[in-house]
Amino acid sequence: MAVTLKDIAEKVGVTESTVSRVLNGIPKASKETRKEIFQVAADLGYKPNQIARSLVTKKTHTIGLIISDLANTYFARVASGIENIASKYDYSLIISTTGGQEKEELKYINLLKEKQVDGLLFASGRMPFSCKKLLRETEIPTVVVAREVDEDLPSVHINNVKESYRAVKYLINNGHQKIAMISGNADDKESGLYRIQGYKQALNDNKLEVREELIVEGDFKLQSGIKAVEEILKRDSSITAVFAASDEMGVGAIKAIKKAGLKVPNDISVIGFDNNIISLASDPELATISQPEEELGWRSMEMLYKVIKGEELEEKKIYLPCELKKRGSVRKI
Amino acid sequence: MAVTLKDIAEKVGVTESTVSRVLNGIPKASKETRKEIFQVAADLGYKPNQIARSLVTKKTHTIGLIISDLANTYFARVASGIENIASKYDYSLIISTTGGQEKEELKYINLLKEKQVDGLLFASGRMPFSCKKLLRETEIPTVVVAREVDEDLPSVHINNVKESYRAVKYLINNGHQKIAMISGNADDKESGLYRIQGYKQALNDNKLEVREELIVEGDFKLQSGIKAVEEILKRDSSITAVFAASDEMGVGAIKAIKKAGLKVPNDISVIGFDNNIISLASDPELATISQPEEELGWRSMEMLYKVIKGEELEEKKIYLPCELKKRGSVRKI
DNA sequence: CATTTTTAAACAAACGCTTGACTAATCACA
DNA sequence: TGTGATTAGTCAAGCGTTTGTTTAAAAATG
Repeated sequence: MAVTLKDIAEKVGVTESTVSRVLNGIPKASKETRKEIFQVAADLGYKPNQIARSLVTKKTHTIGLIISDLANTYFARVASGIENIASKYDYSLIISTTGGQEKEELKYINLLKEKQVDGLLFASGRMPFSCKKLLRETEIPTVVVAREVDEDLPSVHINNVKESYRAVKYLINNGHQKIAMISGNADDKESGLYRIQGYKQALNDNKLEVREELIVEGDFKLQSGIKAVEEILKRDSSITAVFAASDEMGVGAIKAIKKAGLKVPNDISVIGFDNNIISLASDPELATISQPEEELGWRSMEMLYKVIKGEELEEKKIYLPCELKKRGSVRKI
Repeated sequence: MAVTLKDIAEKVGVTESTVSRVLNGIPKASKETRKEIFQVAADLGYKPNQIARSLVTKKTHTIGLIISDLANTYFARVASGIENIASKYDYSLIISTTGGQEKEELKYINLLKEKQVDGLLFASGRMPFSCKKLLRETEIPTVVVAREVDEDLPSVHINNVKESYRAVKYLINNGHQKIAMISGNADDKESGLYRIQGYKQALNDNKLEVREELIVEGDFKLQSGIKAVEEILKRDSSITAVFAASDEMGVGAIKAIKKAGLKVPNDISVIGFDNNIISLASDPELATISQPEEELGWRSMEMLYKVIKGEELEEKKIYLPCELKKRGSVRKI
């Protein structure tokens, strides 16, 4: 049996409340009893039962993270950033993965509520109406990570339209005019739709024609990048640049271009998105937009902490800047 | 205020115990009251307080994962595998990262004990004596992941000596005799020392000389692979193959070899370890030993589940097989 | 119809801790 | 020396559940 306050109390000859207060550093005891209590607690190897404590304090010092997929480096790094700050503030992290499925998201919001988490970080899926509604009902302090959300929920993310625009602008500045895009699924607003929007805007603003047939959809994975480029080259082999909505697809693009007997960047330039380590492994190294995943994580946790503590947020929606990484896969023409 | 059993009980006009039993599916109530209880519970949006429940049942349906680093793809994938199975069994996962630091490990074992987790998965560091001792004292069901451990703790891992041997043997079978190694730090027994051992054994068994100056230590990261190869080539530029203890270092090796004006695999063959996605991004693609990270994760969770349920384990130490991935970075000479 | 069995529910204690209210003894000070 | 503060505690309730025991009523049995 685990040792409890009662055990200590009996051994020292005081009541549980006294022991509790002493152990919590409330100065309502004589030097001697304090000393003895600490002594006995140590001897017995007392470890407070946080469950019991939580029941009365109504704080669990635990926050829930609802996230798409841990095996995905992007999310893993976000999670890592979150965990670091959570631990700094003495919060534990319960991680639940959803695969971006609405059903799972709802399930975990409920579960985490039942587990009485002090706060929730939401980094999954498209946040459908059902989730927002449930979140509102459950009244758990929540911060949304890496997702824009119309609600008044606080959030921290990057501006995908703008950053995507920047990547394409960089290609244009290097003299490229026929630029294809490997997109993600547009159902995913953030990394799908918004990046397409940025691409289109950049072309428009520079009087370049947007040709829908040069936008091929992938699934963010390497293989789909290969497939996409094969398709693009079939449609128009005179393109001089490709913008991929993820580094994996960008690397796939490079591989496919080479396989087609063309050279990167001599014949076709490629730029990716994320700054995944994979971008440095390819040959040539893939130019890309570097996302601050870990910062995304820790900023959201810092934010959540403030919300939990009832502090006022100076900004409710934080946009973190990305960085353009110029690398060998892009050349001036 | 959250709605409790009491609220439902009052509204229906029965006692809390009746409501509790009904909601838990214990058939001790009339059809009508049951129906009414369910109805009222739904109307009020009742969600059981798992903290209160845990206090009495002494089960939290939560398991703790102590892991080195979530930002590291290897561990992230292990964690992902764990989470999938945990969720299948309705267990939540509290994840704590340690950076492999003994102090952090001890801190989290204690913390998780206080949080009354039902079980512990340990995938961090070298598991020093202090940890083993604490684990024994706390008496939480524990499974060790990806670490060999002398104790009688159950564990699931790969056989690093054997798999490393296999990689080197593959090079030897391809006619290579002068094989350098980029190792990890030997303090890390599993992926450091053991892989060096496998390398040496393979050489010995094939009557090849082990030359210590051809073993250069890296830190598993890409950059260190580059550095290591530069050093190796300085020491002996007539080597024909390199075995890297990680894919990142392997890719770094390929980059450095190319930079030195040599060709992979024409001049030097390279093989890595892990089958990280990065191995497919490099040119040529990196041959490697594929580790079953996700399986490592889910097997350990399956194992822990059995321990928690008090079932007998048919094997206490599980070794998972790896797979040799033959790719363009190795050629026959 | 009396007695036993079954059913439907109430009662009460317990899980381990925190915390507000109360008490008795000691101390300080005018 | 009497009054008020302070100190060092105790007492008891409560957090939201579960669960063993008891009770009252209904149903079944002989």
